Parts: sequence; structure tokens; C-alpha cells
Amino acid sequence: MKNSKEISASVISRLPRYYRFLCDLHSKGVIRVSSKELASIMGVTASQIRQDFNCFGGFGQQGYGYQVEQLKNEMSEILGLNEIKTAILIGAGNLGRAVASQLSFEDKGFKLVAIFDCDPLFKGMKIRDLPIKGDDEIEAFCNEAKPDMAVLCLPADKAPEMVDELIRLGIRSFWNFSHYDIHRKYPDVCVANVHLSDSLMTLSYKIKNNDGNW
Amino acid sequence: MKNSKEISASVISRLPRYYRFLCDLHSKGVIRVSSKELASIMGVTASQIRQDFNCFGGFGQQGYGYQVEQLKNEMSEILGLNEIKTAILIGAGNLGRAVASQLSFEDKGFKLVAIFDCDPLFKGMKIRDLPIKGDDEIEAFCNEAKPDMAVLCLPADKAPEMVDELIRLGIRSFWNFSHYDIHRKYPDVCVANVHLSDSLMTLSYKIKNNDGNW
DNA sequence: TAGATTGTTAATCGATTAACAATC
DNA sequence: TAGATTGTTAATCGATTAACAATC
Repeated sequence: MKNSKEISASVISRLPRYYRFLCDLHSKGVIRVSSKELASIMGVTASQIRQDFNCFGGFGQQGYGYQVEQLKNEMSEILGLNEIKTAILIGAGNLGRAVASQLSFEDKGFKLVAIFDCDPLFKGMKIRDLPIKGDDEIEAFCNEAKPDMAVLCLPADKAPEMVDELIRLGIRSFWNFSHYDIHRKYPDVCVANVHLSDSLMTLSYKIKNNDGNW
Repeated sequence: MKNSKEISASVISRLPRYYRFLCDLHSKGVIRVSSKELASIMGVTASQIRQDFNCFGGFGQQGYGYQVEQLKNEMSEILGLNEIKTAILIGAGNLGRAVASQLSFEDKGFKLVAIFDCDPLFKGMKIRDLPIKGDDEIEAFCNEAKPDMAVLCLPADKAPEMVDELIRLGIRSFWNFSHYDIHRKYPDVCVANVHLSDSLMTLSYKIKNNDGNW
């Protein structure tokens, strides 16, 4: 694999989609696929697929194409899905509970190991066998378990203080559902943002500008 | 406003963030802001801000900057947040319930008017005063209420059939949390996709390639 | 008027697509 | 060998940044 430092954000954002389609083909028993075929299935150009794959080294065979299973495994390796990182969830409101119970973290390289909420109302409740703990237990837990990542499902106004605390406790990666901009204060930390309301507003824009096509 | 057909996806994706920062400044009582100041607050270049705003016509004053309130209102207008579109939610599982109860649709140009789930278990339950209806009631409801948009929070395997049905019933816009690719079959429809698992895998990649910085 | 900041054009940078030699 | 398809270079396209004249 080439030095991955240079891989652009555009390429990285496409990797999960490649992985999904490869899993799908593999589960359907497909053995080989050419960039042209994959391009047609995914609705992108064959050129882009080959360029993207070659960022990580060539795993195709000229004149033949790509082995589906091998390529899927490469993609999984590149994404780091095999190295399971431990995650804690901060905020057990509606969104937090949905994320915790709906998403299978294990398939995506993470294992959810604890859930925290400041509201004592939740205390004792369980999500998928994980008890909801109080915020006052975060410090002790992190010192003991050294989790790698925190999922932030808490109100925007509580996020800055919480992030300070979590960083102090050694957490260096965040899956951020709040609007708090973590990178601003901590540029070296790993962050993936999910801004649901931005997505909804974008849809509003598209509807307004779809030439009466809706 | 110029012909908005030509606005690039990159620009559109930035509009909600501008709107958020302008709302914030406005709520703090700030009257005017220059592109330079806003750039510094948002962590982008002043050039990009001016270029982006000028896609929609010039609403600044040379030598002075931009009126915060006016600019916020323009942004709201551009995004179509003032024209409330009606939305229905398909799927009242964890994610559906989170989206319905957490997100304030009204602020983002939509009003949630009905919730459907195929599971009779949910029947009679309410989310924010909206009763959960059975899937068998979708047709009658759509014919009567003509909703504009559907939020898809249902399993991927049920999505294709449901989308066919909803399109048949006149729905032309989707906020899509499933992995089903609506645009493939219906290129003219408005879609905003939210792929939570892709976002999580991207985070996994970033952690793996952060030079041991986590 | 002088200073500031926009609107807009030009320059740069990066990403996507096309082309083709290498090779299975 | 002939056909197919990759890996990779070159060409194109688009987005971002810089520069500056217009003007408040």
C-alpha cells in the first residue's frame, strides 16, 4: 500500500460505498468483476474506480479484472474494519438510543462498550445489554477501559465541555452528531461529523430548485 | 437571484452551515459582518464566502460588509425554509422515532404530518402527538393529504418496493436513511441521502491512518 | 476624501475523465 | 497469439484561492 497520507478526502469518502457493493457482489457469489462492470453497477466511471483503487496499490489483473472476495478484503483492511476499536456513547436520548440499537458497530470496526447520560432518569436502563451509566462515571470508566472513540449524541450546548473532558481522559476520535466543531479546538483529533439538520435543509433547497419537478 | 440551475453541489452543501452561523451571530445581536470576519469564525476563506454568496446575487455593501439579519433571511429564502413542505415518516423503528422526535422539522422547511410502520406492534403509539399508522393506510393518506416528502427509515430490503409505491402516490422527494439508491431508478426525484454506516467506516479509516495520533 | 470591503475576473490547484501502453 | 482489462500518464474539467478594480 502506498503512503496513505496523500489520499484525498474525495477518495476516502467513496471507500465505504465500494466496500458495500463488493460485499453485495460477494454474497451473490460473484467471483470476478471488471472496473467497467463495477462502474456500471455503481453509476460511476471505470476510470475513477481504477484511479481510486490504485491509490492503495494495484490489486487487479490485467486482462482479467478484480477478484471480488480479495478486493472486498482489501477494502476492509484499508478501512480498518478488522481492527476493532472500543467506543462509548455520550447521550442516551432518542438519537443516541437509535444509533446504539440500530447500527451494528462491530461490522464497521467498532465495539460499543458503554453508554452515558447526564439524566438520572435513564439510570439503570439498558440498550443491547449495555446499562446506561451516569455522567459521573465517565472518568472512572475511561481510566479503566481506555475507550478509543466517543459517539456524541448530546445537545450542542453541552458538547464543548464534554469534549474537553473526554480529550483530557485520552479519547482521540469522535463520531459527532452535535453541531459543535471539534476540529476548531482540537485539529489533531479524528472526527466524522453527521449533521442531520444540514442534510434536511439541503433537501429543502433541492426541492425548491427542482424546476417544479416534484 | 441568478439562475440557480447552475449552482454546484459543493456550494449547496455549504449553505446550511452559513445559515447556522448567521443565525448564531444574529441571536448574539451582531448587526454586520465582513466576509473576512465570517471566514475567520467559520474556518474557511473569505474568497470562498464571497464567491458562494455571489452565486445568488450580491447582498453585501462595498466598504461595509454584510447585514447579518438580511443575509440570514436571504439564506433562509434560498434554502426554501419558509415554504413549509409536508413530510411523512416511513418506519417507526429506533432511527425513525429518533428522527421524528429529536429533529425540529419546522425550522428546516418541513412539517411532519404522519408516521407509518408495517409492524402492528406500533399501532396506536404516538410520537409528538402523531399516531403511528399501519402501512395499509399509506395510500389513502397520500391521496387525501398529498404529502411532499417521505423520510425513509426502513430496512434496505423493503425500500425499493416502498419507493415504487410512494412515487406512484405522487411523492417526489425523499430523505433517505436506507442504502437503497433511489436516483438509480428515479433520476428526476429529489433525494438527500444519510448513510450513517458509511460515516462510521470513514471514521475507522481516519483512525487507522492518523499516524498513531489517537 | 481615505479606508474598507465587496463583486468579479484571473490564476492556481485538485479531481475527474480519457487515452493508451503494459501485460495477463 | 488475440482479446481484454488493468495501471498510469495526459487532458480536461471544475472548484478554490488570489488579486484588484469598483464603490460604499
